[in-house]
Amino acid sequence: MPELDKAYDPAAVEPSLYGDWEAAGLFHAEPDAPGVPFSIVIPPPNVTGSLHVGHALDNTIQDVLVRRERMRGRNAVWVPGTDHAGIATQNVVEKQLAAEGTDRHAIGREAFLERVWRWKAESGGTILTQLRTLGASADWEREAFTFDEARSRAVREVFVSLFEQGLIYRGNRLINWCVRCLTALSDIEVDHEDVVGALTHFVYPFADGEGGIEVATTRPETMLGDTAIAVHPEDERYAAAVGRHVRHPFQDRTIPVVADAFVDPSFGTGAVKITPAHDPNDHALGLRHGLDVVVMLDEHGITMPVVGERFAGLERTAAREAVVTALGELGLVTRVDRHEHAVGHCSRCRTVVEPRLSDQWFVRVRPLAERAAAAVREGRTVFVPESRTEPFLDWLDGLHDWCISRQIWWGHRIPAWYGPDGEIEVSRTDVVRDGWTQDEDVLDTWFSSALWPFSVFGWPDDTPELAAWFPTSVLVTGYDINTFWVSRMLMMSLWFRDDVPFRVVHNHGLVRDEHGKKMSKSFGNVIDPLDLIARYGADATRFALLRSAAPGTDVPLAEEWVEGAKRFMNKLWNTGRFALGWLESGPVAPLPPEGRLALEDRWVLSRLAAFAADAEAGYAAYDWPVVTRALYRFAWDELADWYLEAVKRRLAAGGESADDVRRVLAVVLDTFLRFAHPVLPFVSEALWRALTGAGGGRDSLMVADWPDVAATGRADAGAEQDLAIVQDLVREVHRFRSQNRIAPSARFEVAVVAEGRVRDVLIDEADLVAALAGLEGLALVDAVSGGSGTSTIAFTGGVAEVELTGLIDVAAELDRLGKERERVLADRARLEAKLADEGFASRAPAAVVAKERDRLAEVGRVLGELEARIGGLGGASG
RNA sequence: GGGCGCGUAGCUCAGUGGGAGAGCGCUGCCUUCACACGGCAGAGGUCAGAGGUUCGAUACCUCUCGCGCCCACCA
Repeated sequence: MPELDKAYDPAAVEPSLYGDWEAAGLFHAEPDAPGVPFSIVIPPPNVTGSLHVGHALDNTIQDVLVRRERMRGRNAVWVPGTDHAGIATQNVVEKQLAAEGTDRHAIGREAFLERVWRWKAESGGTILTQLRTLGASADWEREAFTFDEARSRAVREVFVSLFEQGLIYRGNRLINWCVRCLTALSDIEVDHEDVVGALTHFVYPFADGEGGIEVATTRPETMLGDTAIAVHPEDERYAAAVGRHVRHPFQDRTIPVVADAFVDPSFGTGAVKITPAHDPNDHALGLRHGLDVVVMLDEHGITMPVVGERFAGLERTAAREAVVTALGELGLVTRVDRHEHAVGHCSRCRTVVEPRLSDQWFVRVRPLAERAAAAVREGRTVFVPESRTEPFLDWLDGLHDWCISRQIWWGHRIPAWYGPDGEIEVSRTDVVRDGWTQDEDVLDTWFSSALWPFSVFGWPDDTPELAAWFPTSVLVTGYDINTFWVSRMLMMSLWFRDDVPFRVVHNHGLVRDEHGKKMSKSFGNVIDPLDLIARYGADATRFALLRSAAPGTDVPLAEEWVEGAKRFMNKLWNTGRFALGWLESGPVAPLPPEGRLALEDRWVLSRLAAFAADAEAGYAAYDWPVVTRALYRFAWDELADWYLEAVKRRLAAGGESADDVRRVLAVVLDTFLRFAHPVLPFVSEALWRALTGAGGGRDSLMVADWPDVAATGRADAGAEQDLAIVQDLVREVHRFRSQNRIAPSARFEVAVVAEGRVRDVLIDEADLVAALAGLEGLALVDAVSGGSGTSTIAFTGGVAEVELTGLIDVAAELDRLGKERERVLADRARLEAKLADEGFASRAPAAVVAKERDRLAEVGRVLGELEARIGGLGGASG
């Protein structure tokens, strides 16, 4: 029999089990292995990253899913990998260069890339090592990287193919530009944040004659690039102005007043200054009206010479101040209002994004998005929880073209070459011709991530992996990247594989602190999962995360909760220790015949059946709180608190009854551990090996069979009802003890008055009740004596009388009985009122009415006993 | 400006058209031969508020208040 430590020590158990599984090759899958294929691809974390609680949750869920399916006999694979994370990674290395007093332009593109690759080889991907400590059963032999050779091939194939189909194009458009990262950003890489700014009103004087037009703007500096004033066509205030010109106060030019329905007459002054080069709306309006485009900010957001000597060379905010001051000096500023509005920020570096006109590459997403939306509407991919579906479809419907070029170096370089005479060639292979140069830009990181569900399986080659494991079974991810990533995978998979990338998208929430606050370094509420694993173990960390991960909600987490989960691990451990103190370690024998079993045996098997159904339902619904609650309740409340306590005396007595207990206990534990394994791989494996004598390696719980839920345990309503009688009496005796300050070690006799089933059960189970309640003995009698040295305990279905030779505090007992009487009286009043209600009696279902009548009768009987008791002790009964 | 979710014990959350629950925290007792990372018991709630449906609402409907999130090119 293996000796188990007194307390569960995760550090002593977890790493060695993980090593054993991995050495036995249990994580690895082959596409031609038996079993229905099941596959998950990891949302590839950034190579720059370290494991945070969000990853821990996301990967715990994936591990739970893949472990369960593996046990269910499916050919399950979980493909791990990392993302090259273009801008994020480039920023890391650029910071290093800055610290060395140099920059990427100084060392050049080639040397810079070498440097990033070197960094990646040395310190990238530590997150995958960290995932192992969490217990992740990923197929490490299949590790992929979004920028490795195989994935690069897929990227180029897709790019060229989309280009050939006219779905990728190059255009001069107004895009989101980060003046710090010096690159274009897609719409969703821009975060809108409310900021308090100013709405500045100023006047453009008419070029001919008196007066002018007052405009309102949040960005006065852009007036240096204004090429029109726009008003609503039906705005009478300005009807006469349309067609006239205003004079630019700082530049030697005039500006037309145009009419456009885009203008909202009710906002500001109803007249809008138009800067086609620096505002998306203005740009669109400019195209409609054929306006001049004056680019006045450079890539750094600095004003260019075109604005005139006075304002050139200023950073955006400085230019704003200078312009407002200058307008003020001319007496043109009429008002400055406080104004709260949303401003776009770079999601990578928080810099305010600048709309910028430039040559970029775009994906024409409409045709792809339509297929994605159709697939979701047809249910070919479903969201769990379902509530994420609608917002996702809405978002797809409003999708603009996707800007995919980035002006950085770390990433898939765009496979376009420019000839000396302005020719463009997009090619699957490098174009090497005199005078030709490749596009300097690289692709948005999400372009390669979009191909991940099939690129990891070797696409564009026809591989056995693709045939077996694509489409993947489930994608597990936070809802926050449905737009970035889920949508793009759907589009690309449907376009290039004519199938969805995954059958299910399981969206979990974001991990927050115990009060629902976002974790942030500045707030000091960040929880480090590696720290949790080190101190409480991987199983406890997994359990705590899953316990909070209700479908559709964010996931609150506090360290104390992980500590609580650790205590549960310890409880399980000690349940195992207890069992192993009595069991032979070896193969689990079948259950004894039902007719021979004791009440508590039948009861625990019935509870086991209910537990299995609950756990299975939770697993099937991706409802992790349901799963964890089922595990916790069964193991602690039912198995440990009641069954183990109930069978101790039988085990000690030995014989056939003890043998029955051993067999029931072995089956219960074996079954429970199987259900627990996906969530708690380490504790369950350690205990299971100890219990069954399994040798590890290929003989591990990790690859044991998932139980047949329908055949698990034995549902037995009678046993449940009968044991409830025992439990009720035991609890009441405990309560009586506690309230009367009677030591748990004090033994006394109890005489019980009861009828019918309650009486029969208590006769049969007198020893069990006595053992659990710490009684000297229990006898069934016809009536209580009501003697002065006695007290009574009311329980559901009867009354117990206790002979207490002076151990009881009469005042305390009267107090207890008085409180109980009040409770019962209130109950009776409520029931009487209800039954007296004609509406209830006539309209409620007969069964409900009968139930309430029975309850009233029972309450009346209990009240009678109580009052007799109170009178017997000399207390007032009324 | 749209859309969604939530408001149940001090905290985090389950829950159901018919007797208010769990974990943690708190209080008391217990070093009982698996576990003090434990056992037993207890205190604590107008189920946000107001209407409505119903014999009966914490639950279903409407509104109000409060909180959170997502989306959005109104200067």
